[in-house]
Amino acid sequence: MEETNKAEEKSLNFIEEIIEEDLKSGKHQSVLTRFPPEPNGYLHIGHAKSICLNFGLAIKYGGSTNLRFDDTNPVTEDTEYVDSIKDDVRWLGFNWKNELYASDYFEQLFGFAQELIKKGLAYVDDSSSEEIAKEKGSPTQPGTRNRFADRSLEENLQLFDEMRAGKYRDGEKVLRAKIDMASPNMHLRDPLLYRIKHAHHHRTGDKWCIYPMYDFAHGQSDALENITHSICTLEFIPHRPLYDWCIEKLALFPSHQYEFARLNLTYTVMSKRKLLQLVNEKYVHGWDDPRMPTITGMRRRGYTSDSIRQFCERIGVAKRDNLIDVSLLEFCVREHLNKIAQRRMVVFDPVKLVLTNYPADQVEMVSSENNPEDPAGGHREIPFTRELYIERDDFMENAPKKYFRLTPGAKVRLKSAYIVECTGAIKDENGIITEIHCEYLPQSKSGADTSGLKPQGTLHWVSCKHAVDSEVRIYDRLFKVEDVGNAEGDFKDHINTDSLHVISKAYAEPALAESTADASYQFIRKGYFCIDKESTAEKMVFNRTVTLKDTWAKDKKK
RNA sequence: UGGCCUGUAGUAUAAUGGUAGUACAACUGGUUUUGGUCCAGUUUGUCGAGGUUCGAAUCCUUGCAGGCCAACCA
Repeated sequence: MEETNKAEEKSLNFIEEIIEEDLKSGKHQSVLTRFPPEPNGYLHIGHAKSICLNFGLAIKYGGSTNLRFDDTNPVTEDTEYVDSIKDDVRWLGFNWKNELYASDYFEQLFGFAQELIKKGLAYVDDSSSEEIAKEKGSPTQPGTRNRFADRSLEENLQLFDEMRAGKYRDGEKVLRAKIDMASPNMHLRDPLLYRIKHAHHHRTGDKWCIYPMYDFAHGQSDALENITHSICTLEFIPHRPLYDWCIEKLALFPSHQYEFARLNLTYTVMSKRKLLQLVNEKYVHGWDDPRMPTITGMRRRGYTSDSIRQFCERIGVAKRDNLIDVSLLEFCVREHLNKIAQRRMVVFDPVKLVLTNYPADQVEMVSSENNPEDPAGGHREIPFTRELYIERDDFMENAPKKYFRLTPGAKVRLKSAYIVECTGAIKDENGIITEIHCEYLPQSKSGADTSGLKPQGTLHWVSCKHAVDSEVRIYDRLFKVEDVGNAEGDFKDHINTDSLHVISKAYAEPALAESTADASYQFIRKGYFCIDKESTAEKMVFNRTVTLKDTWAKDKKK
């Protein structure tokens, strides 16, 4: 009865407050947002925050969201990125209303520029970029306007036409807005509107050799689409006066820009430039390397879109710089995977366990639940035999006080099978343990246990005869320092060179042979895993998504 | 040394002049056939200084700290 109240208790972020006011005041009847990536790289978890914000707002207020590619710089952009971006947004679970491109508006943008020229608000400048930079002044020093600013409207119009017609080389001329060379806001000191680039564009081909700058494309694109709330990151705050200036001078739909703080995550980088460097310089094996904070990398690593959306929900939206602890992300993925992951047993670092009182040729099928969190998840059968593999570190000859795994004289439960008691271990000439000997307690079988014993430890195991060889890839953080962005020196100095461990021969229980590409697994006591795209029928390959929370490991460190 | 933005537990984020709350992290304990999950609990906070007010995280003054801005990038 009270459920509606409960749902409404969650407080609004500052953008939701603005939207609710706008809706209430009648400024807008509905909400139209946009997600405006530049197709020059792959999307990362920081973009996911923006995607969840833009699409989430539209969903919450019954509006919609356009996907608009900000493709005004043909030199760095490519359809490869367009495709990956669309794929990532869809995978995250969002549907856009229209798929649009800033390049769709090139003709209109050109017209807008002519309009400004006619109003005496723009001029063609022949200066070099060095001269322009010099005349711009500095934040504390006003700039000076050069002699080209006084050209006649006719001359400006003609030169601008000639720029478009290809009469000039790259860099020979630019179109500039005429605003205020003394403004304390550097972006208002006659900003560049158009530059010449004789470059092939991934959509418009060779039709254009002049391209609008971000500031002359973004706001107008928003306005042409009737975007009500144009949401971007903090570094665009100083651009807002220019955004508003263009809309005002051209008398367009009054889209408004709002800025929020971008996501920063511990132990990783979030800049496309740096990520591109990691890829190009082979620190990782591509954009979808599971160590990358890219959407595609996280997806390959086994993160679910649910968990990423949940993460974006929990980090909140505000205007202060932030550095989110990656453990929150890990918490979100564990939370989801715990509910959906099928439990399996896999031994990574095997040592043989022999049950000396168990018949040599006997194969007994034991039943184990697929997911204790999901009663409907069913059970599977696992072969149990005299010779098993267990983890080497689940046995210690001289165990400390609180160690409750195997040690001579101790009893442990073999998961879903029997309680066993350790009777000794065999070593080779180097003192390495080659075999652990135990006796099993026949009356202690799982589900039919009449032993009355309650050993503290439970171990995972795999029958030697039935073990399936597989490869397991263990990932660690990509960087050694929490705040990579603010760490001293080059960011590459802080790369963790030990972020990938390949276990080429792990032993998996037979049920894993039927793994499917999109399934999530929990290898009991090991962590959450998924099938890698390089996995084959002959050699299965698993990625570790995230470890289980391990309070024992933490205790040991102390 | 110009302009703009931001300061609430370790990290984020609420409280919109009226009991500083929530999540993650950390730490205790309980349950457990995963040292997982689950449950119960503990620790930790309003950048500083003045002022307004019965009452300030919130308003005012001032100081301090951090971030952003001078690409023919977005």
